[in-house]
Amino acid sequence: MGRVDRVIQQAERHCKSRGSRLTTKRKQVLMGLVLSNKAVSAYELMDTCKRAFKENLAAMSVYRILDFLEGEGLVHKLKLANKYIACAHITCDHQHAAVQFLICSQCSKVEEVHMSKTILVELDAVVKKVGYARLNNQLEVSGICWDCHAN
Amino acid sequence: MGRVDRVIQQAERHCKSRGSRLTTKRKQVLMGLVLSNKAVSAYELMDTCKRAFKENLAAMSVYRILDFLEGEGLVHKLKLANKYIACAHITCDHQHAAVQFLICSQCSKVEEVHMSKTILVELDAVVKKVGYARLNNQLEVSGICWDCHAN
DNA sequence: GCAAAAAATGTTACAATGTATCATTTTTTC
DNA sequence: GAAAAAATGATACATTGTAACATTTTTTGC
Repeated sequence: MGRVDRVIQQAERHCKSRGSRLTTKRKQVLMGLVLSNKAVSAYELMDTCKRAFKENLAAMSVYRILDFLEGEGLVHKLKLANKYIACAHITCDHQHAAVQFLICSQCSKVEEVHMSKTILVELDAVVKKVGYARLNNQLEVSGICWDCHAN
Repeated sequence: MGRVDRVIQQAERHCKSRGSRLTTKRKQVLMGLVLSNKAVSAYELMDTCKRAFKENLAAMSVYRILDFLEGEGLVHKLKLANKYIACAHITCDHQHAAVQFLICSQCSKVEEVHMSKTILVELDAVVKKVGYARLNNQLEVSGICWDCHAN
């Protein structure tokens, strides 16, 4: 079974266990994201679905479906790039309460990394000191990947 | 001398010493930002300049001027929020090679903080480990400020 | 001082991202 | 199988940002 199929299968299990529905179109959007293998915009995703599944989704629908998938924890929205990416940990049951992303500002390739507790604890201490609270435990770091850096 | 005037005076010195020109309109845009006292969008800034200085700047001009001011280090672009903010350290001569922002995702209030070297060194180590390099040394952290949190 | 060059700004048109609103279809529930 | 709920369609529009070319203003070299 290929990578994409495994993701979809696991996503289906995930939704079932949460009492939500992974409809055909939601499945297609998720597959489109997995196939892309990098962060893509909602409109790029629209095109992918059109090409790959002959599915003409309106922008509105794509955004709604992305919201749903994000709510399920299957997709992450990268606000630094205004793009979306499939969660890298759908197939490993392992729940992650915190996510950190490195985003290549040139090619939109994304690494979903795990930072040490130390960093995050220190970070949250700074945040708290100035009277803020970090939301949704998502940290986005902009950078440039090795491939783009070489060119 | 008020806060705004001191910022403008220092910005003028800064540009002079770098051989660049802080024209009237650039000054107005910077003043608009300082007056706002939070992150604002380019279009909000357009309106501010219209109200405060009867200056009808086109969006294009505002973006160009913001680019200029960012190049001078007088303004920061917050990509997490698609907004702009005046550098908090214009009046203190102190150059800062690295900046970190806490952005309230609700009210766009921004704190420009200084994180410990430890955090940043560890962060860059993680970044390097997965083959990325951090750009422009700007870290943006999304959160919620105390005022918004209380409501 | 003045023409040529450079810098700044104006103008128009448009691209990209995202949402509000109401209509319709599909699915579930009782 | 009808009523309720969930999902999707469709239209129109708001927001953020840029490309391309024209005009104005400022500087530079003589």
